This record gives sequence, C-alpha cells and structure tokens, in this order.
Amino acid sequence: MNYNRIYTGDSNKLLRDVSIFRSASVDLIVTSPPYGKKRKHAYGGVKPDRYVEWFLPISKELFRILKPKGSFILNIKEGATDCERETYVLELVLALKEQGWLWIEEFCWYKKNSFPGKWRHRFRDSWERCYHFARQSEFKMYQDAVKVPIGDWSTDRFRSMSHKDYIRNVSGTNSKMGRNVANWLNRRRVYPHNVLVFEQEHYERIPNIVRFPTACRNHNHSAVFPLELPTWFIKLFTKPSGIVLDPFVGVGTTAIAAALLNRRYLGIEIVSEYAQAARRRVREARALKDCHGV
Amino acid sequence: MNYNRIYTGDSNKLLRDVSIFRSASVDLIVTSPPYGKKRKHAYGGVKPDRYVEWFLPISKELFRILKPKGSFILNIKEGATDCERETYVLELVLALKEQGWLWIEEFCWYKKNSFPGKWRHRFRDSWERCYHFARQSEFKMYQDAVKVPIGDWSTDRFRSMSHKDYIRNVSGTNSKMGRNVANWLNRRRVYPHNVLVFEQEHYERIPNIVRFPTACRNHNHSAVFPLELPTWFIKLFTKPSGIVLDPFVGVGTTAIAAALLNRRYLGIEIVSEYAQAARRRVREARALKDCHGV
DNA sequence: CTGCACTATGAATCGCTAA
DNA sequence: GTTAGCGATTCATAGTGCA
Repeated sequence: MNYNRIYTGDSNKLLRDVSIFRSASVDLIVTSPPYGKKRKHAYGGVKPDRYVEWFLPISKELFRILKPKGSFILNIKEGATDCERETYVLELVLALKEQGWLWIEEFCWYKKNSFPGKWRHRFRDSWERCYHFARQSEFKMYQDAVKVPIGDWSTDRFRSMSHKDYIRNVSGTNSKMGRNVANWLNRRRVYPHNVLVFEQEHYERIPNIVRFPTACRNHNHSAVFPLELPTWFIKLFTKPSGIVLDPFVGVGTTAIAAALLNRRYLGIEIVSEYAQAARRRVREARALKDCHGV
Repeated sequence: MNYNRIYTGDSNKLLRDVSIFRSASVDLIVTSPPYGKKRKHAYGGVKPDRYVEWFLPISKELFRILKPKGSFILNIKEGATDCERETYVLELVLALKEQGWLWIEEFCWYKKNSFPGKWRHRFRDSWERCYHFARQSEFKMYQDAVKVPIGDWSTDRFRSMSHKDYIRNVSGTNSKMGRNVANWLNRRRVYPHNVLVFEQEHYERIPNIVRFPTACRNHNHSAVFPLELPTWFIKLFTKPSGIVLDPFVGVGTTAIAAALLNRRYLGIEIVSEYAQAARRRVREARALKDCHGV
C-alpha cells in the first residue's frame, strides 16, 4: 500500500477503491470540503439543498477507511442566502450521526482576518466550524501534544486576578480544582480549549514558498486553511508515522502539515491543476524540512 | 400595561397571558434558557430528548409577543453526554424555522476566561452559541451603536498621509472630519463581526455589586452571562425606551442591562428566590446609575 | 538584515439588472 | 416568475520593495 500520495480524481469514486484505501487503515481524516453554494463556481459548486445527499456516500467510505480509534475533522461553514443562514450543515451533522459517526465536539475556528464588507442585516463572518467525529468513544487523543504556553490563550483575566481571587473563583465551582490552582498557575504550558485562534507568532514559522506558492495563486481555488489548522489536529490525533487522509486536499495544505510532522499522508483532489500544485508544494516542503529542519 | 417588572412564574404559562404580554409589543427578546441536562437540577433541568418539545410552546408565544421588526437572541450551548455532544440545539434551530422564525445568524460568544480543566476526550468548552432569530427579514438593527475601536494595525498604517484608504475615507465623509485628522484617526471605529469577546476594558465599567452580587454567587443558577452580553444585543437591536423581554431572567442580568441603557424590561423567573434577587439587583443598578451616572 | 511604507486580496453578502 | 451575473461595501493580514 502506498502512502504519501496525492491522487487526482473524484473522492466519491476513488474512496471506494479498497485496494488504495483499505478499511481501518487511516488514523486521521482532516478535510474542508467545498461548501454549499447557491451558484455554481468553477470549483466545487454543490447546491445547499443537495449537500447532505452529496456528502453521505463519501462519509460512508471515510467511516470504512478510518481506524476504529481514529478521528475525522470536518471544517465547514454554512453561508447566508436572502438574509438567512443555510441549514445544510446542521442537517449534515444529524445525518452523519445516523450514519454511525459519534459527534464528539465542535471547535470554533476564530478567523480574525475575515472577509470585509457591510450589510444591513449582518456583520462579517469571522468563524468556521471544525467538527470532530469519531467511530467510537475510545478514540485516541494526544492532548499533551497541543499544550500552549500560558498567556497565549487569553489568560489575561488570570494574570490580572490576584491569587486569592483566583482560588476563590475556582473553589466556588469545584473543590478538587481549587486544590490544583497553584499547579495550574505555576505550569508553563496548559491545555487549550475548543476555540482555535491561529496567530502566526505563536507557531513555527513556515517558509513562504510553502505557504503561498506563486503558481497556485490567482487560481480560482478559494479554500486554503492555514497550515496551522491541520497541524494542530494532526498533533492532537496522531503520532509520528501516523496516516492522515484529506479527500479534498486542494493545494495540499493537509499533506504538507502531515509531511512536516513526520506523518504519512493521502490526498485526493479532483482538479488536476491543484493536485499537481499539491504534489509540488509537498515536495518543496519536504526539501525545506530536510535542509533546514523546519 | 406595566413595564420594568420581573414576574415570578412559569414562562410556559405566563407568556400566554395576553393582558401582560400583548402581541407585537416587544422590541427584543434576549434569553438564556436552562440548558438540557441529563440529570435534573434544582433549577431548570430539562432533559435533552424533550428539549425541543418543551421549548416550542414558549417560542410560539415569543413570536406572538415580538414586534414584527424585532429580534430574538437565544444564548444556548449543548452539553456532552457519554463523550458525545447533544443534538437538541441543532434540532431546535430547525424546529424554530418550522415555527416561522428566520434564522439570521449564529454569533459565537468566545468566553476567554473560562477556567482551566481537562477531560479525557475533550478540552474546555470556551464558547457558546447566540442565535439571532427574527420574524421577518426587515428587522431593525442599529449597527452603529456597537462599533468597536479599529485594530492596532491602523496605528502604523495611518501614519502615512498619502494612503489610498485614508484619502478615500476623509474625502468620503465631511470636511469637518478632514480638519481634525489626528483626532479622527485615533477615534476611528469599525463594525464588529460575529465572534463576541467581551473584554472589560472596552466597555463601561460596572460596579461589582451589580456584576456579581454576593447573594447570588455560588447559587446553582445555570445561566449567568456577563452584563456585557445583553448590553451588546440591546444596543444593537433597540433604541432608548425600547422594550426588552427575558423569559428566563434568572438573577436579572438582562433587566439590569436594559435599565442601565434606558430601555424598559420585562422578565420572568420561576424560582422566586432568583426573581427577588433580580428585583433587588435592578433596583441597586438603577440607584447607582442615578447617583453616579454609570 | 531590520524596519517601515505601501499594495493586494481573501470559502462574503445583498440588491439590482438583464435574460 | 426565476435565475445568473455584477458592483458596492469593508478590514486585517501577508507580501513586496526600499531605505
């Protein structure tokens, strides 16, 4: 079985190939499928009212391919039409549960640099959903791998709070916690929470060529989450040499994150231009990693 | 008709009293109903699988009571049971749409100062949902009332007088602005987005007695949002002397926010202890306001 | 190589016009 | 009637170029 490959093709067909995508073979699936758009675009125009029925055959295969203790991270956000939010994402979550997935969590990805604009009835949309699904409740989760320095997350209040105030507040909720307050305060790194804010200064700086390859710009491919997003989930749900699948890999961000973290990757992309770009970006990322030890 | 009152009673019954709650009489409903809990608590233990059917009769009355151009803000967050997120919130949104509500937006309330903690399968829950529903798409929204200071990036950027945006902005407004450029730059405000982060420094400081009355701390009251949360929505969706209803008013935070903003309020609370506390807190808040002009 | 000035643009939304 | 396309609106970043 081959890993570290980007396949060109339609996930809805390719994922059914059991010789390529064996059952229970993948540790983590991270993907950001094309969102539902009322109007068709060059890339991935799935109509909102058909979204769930379009996605379910794919997620059925993903369930098969994922290891029993693996995780599935789905980055998605509904849009607005005629002043109302679309409902297909809510319906998708319910449908995925019907299909057997456990809905473990919904992370909020807070995008500070959201698209500008002003409308009469709405402000700018600055967050997206990152759903965490699993096959069973005993999934693997390496929480220590994503600890953050205290102060990075908005511990402002704790910093300004006196020690006494802090103890009092904590002990008001749970006495066991109260006892451990000193530990928390003295610890250099703490566990994060379920609101994700990716600020470059807080993470390893990745060379520009990998982040925004010139050849991939100005293509109509809109969907790039920052490298930090898959990086975070890969650290949290896999160990080195683990296998990460992205069935809508686009220009390869998930694969790059996996490669840089010494994990193995599998990607599928329907637009051959993007698939090629993804392969080249991964190659460049690996080269940079080997050279400079990124 | 009496305003500025906290009623003790069950919303499911009281709201049907058309002499108290007249049709199309309220500008804004802001509430944080008891969340679904697997085990019943002293206060508001509605079981997750019965949540929607419990809420719909209430929301039906709210629809009646709300003015056609009014808004309904629902603060809620599903819990987790057996490692899985409950689905009743998703189902509630779909059911409210069935009932005639328009789902305009889902704001993310990012609670930065949630306390550290660690569970096996999840991190701390640091955000809640604030759904915005309306009766029709032509609802009232006073966006200018909630503008926020522009990001720090502007300090550097606007130092240059030749910048395109700068010229465009100055010439686009009025000449008086142009004369006092430096002052205007320092005070420039922009529209917010749909992730709400309440940091005290950005808001009027409210005396502690109103914010956290001693008598109400450590009570098992489920839903206490900070004063800033209803304040923000009241500014956004009502004008002075507008009418704000909270059918689960608890210890009165929504009513206090309304009173401090010179709006009228109506509240319902089933636990008479809390209702009394709410009345006292509102009284104290009004007194403080009259004295010090908070 | 750092620092600053300046440019470009991003998973957007709504209303209007034309077909 | 319905749908598709276009313009106007708006702000926080990354990236580039120059001193």
